[in-house]
Amino acid sequence: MTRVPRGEARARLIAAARDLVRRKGYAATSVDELCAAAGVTKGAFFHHFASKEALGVALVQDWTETTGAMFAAHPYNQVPDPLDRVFAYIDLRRSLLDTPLPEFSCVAGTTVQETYLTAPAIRRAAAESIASGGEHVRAHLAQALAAHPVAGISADSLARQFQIAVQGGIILAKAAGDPAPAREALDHLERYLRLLFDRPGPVRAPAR
Amino acid sequence: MTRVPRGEARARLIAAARDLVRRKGYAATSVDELCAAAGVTKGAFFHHFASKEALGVALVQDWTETTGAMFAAHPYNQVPDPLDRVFAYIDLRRSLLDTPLPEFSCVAGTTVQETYLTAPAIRRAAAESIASGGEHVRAHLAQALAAHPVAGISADSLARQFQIAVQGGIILAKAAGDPAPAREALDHLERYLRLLFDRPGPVRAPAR
DNA sequence: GAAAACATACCGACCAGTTGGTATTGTCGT
DNA sequence: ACGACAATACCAACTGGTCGGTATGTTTTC
Repeated sequence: MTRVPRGEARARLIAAARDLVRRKGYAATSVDELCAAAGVTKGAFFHHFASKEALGVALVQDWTETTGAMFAAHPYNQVPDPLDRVFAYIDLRRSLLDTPLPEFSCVAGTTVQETYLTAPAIRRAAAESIASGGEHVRAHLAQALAAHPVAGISADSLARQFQIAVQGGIILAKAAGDPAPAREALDHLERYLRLLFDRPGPVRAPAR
Repeated sequence: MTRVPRGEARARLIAAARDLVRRKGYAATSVDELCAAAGVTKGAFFHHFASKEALGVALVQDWTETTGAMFAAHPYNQVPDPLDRVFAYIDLRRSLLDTPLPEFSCVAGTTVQETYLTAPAIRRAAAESIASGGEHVRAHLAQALAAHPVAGISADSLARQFQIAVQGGIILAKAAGDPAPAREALDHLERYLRLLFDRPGPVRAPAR
């Protein structure tokens, strides 16, 4: 058994948790299992985290930061027109679906389903994660709406619809064992936006 | 301790499971807990179900039947125009959101997130449940599309988008601790359909 | 040498599942 | 109509193992 270099235990535990929680869920992932996957002992676990729930919170917060940094640094942000930027973001989300299913599974979405009543701290972290994820596209949407207002539509509300499509898509993809429904959800979302903003685009048939 | 009448143990266990799984998830709900909630002993549990996983499958199948019968029997099916029927269905789904959060939580959506890799039998049952839920509205959508075809849109694909909106809405509602995002998702879905079918309706602002 | 970062050994509670048994119900020959 | 018998429905106690968590080391870093 190779030893984990000193100072890496915490990061490795969170990485192991990200992987295991996406596959089996939060409750079904045990602390022992986490330690084994991270190559770390239980003493290290409870040195860094006061409880399993504390790890859950840290995991979701790390998820928020990691995905946030990833979206913020992505070249799609350079697209000049705000609405085109939104479409580029949808393309980016589509491309994420090319990875295996457990890898595009959302940590926040998965954990909040199990813990929204039993672990309020995790619920709060997940709520912030989902809100933060919507914030990226919300900024582009706000600019697009400023240039082309749509009656009764706010950037906030539309940004939430992005999260709805992504989260709902993941659930249907898991049920089907196939990313196709998730991709389809993004296709419909794009079509909805093109109708709202009166901006016809390249033909992309949502139906398979 | 009042005894459960003979012959009711199975039904009571499924009812207890529906309640507990919606609140805490599948993995976090123990067999002991289930038996206590149903007022039944462990012997009864394993008399009716070969394993905890077998109960999970039965729970999801029961969910499919119960919700299916509920939607099939509902008066919204009497609305003459197929597209109006679709909008009436959306209204029905909106009204379901008036119950407390754990009660409008979807059993199939919750369990599939936790078990799609660890319990294939439950995953299959959940996939069927979601497909069956879409089937109701798919029939109306097919008729609406027959009368008013939309290029690149199939009834199947659109029916799946209903499930996406519902499932995604539940996740955001759980994160927020508030049904508002789920309602909003249905508002956007309705607006999308009205744009697709060129059928403007009563103004309903999705933004809060 | 003190504090942080681990490791080891262990605890009581709880886990899914099994056991051997009993009460109730249906069935069938007479 | 009735007793023999079997199947079903259920129960209470228990099993080996796992759970989250703790107490107490040992090693490394500053």
